[in-house]
Amino acid sequence: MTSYSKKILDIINSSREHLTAEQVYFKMKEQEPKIVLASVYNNLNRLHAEGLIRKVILENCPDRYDRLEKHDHLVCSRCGKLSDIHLSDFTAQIEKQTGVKVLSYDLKVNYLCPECRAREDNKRSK
Amino acid sequence: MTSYSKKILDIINSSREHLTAEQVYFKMKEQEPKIVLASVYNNLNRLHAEGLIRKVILENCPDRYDRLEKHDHLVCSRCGKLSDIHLSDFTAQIEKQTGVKVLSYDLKVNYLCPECRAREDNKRSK
DNA sequence: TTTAGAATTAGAATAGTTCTAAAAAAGGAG
DNA sequence: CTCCTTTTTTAGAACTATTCTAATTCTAAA
Repeated sequence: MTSYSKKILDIINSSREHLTAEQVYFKMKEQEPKIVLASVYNNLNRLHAEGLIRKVILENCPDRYDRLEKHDHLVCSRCGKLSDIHLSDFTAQIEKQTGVKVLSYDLKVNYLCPECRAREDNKRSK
Repeated sequence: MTSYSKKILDIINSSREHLTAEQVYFKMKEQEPKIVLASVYNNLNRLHAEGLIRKVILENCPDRYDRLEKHDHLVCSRCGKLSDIHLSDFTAQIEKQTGVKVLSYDLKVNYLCPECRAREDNKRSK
């Protein structure tokens, strides 16, 4: 693994922020001022193809790159904010219910984040 | 609802094929030869915003538009083919495990479709 | 009818991402 | 080390799905 790959992987793994390629690029620039956005994409794609990072695809926004560690995502339906959740037994559940061998799954749960919920409640009570 | 909207909704609802905007466009052209792709997008977006259809976002392919009727998706990790599955109790499960009020969820299960699985098995046995 | 709002059109524009070809760097064999 | 091959990086062009813009047409209510 090249130094860029290694560093990019470290950035992804040590962040809990669901970074975009551009955000990774800016973080890389701090360590490697000469790096170019295309190299970030190259490396993110390679890492993703090797199964070392995840790619989180959302509506109307750039893709996010995420550590592999098992977790799922809550997406606020109002502001779009992403947060992590941990669910148990889902793979087993899906396999049991469908009969297929699950390689992996991608679950996004739409909800209202506490801030947006408060705003909604506030609006409603007026 | 305008006639375009109505017709596009019918196309989505009567198809089990997870159509792209372009595919919807071609189907619409059969009935409405003058329609333009932008109008298809306008209407798909409107229908989606009104919550009358779903949008299925996948990696490296145009968005698919799908009927609302409750179901989830299997995605073949090899050929990308999409199929429907029906799961029970997932919303309840997620709510129980996370404590949030689930508005909806989007689940894509990666697996090998029968054809691709056969091809893999074949390869391995050689 | 007239008018206002909505829908449609054509085509330009956008944004995120990928591609291309050349240059640089890394790795291995001798 | 030196040569050779492969991989990675770079710069910038290109791509593509989608959105935007502004002008036009349609619709339906008053």
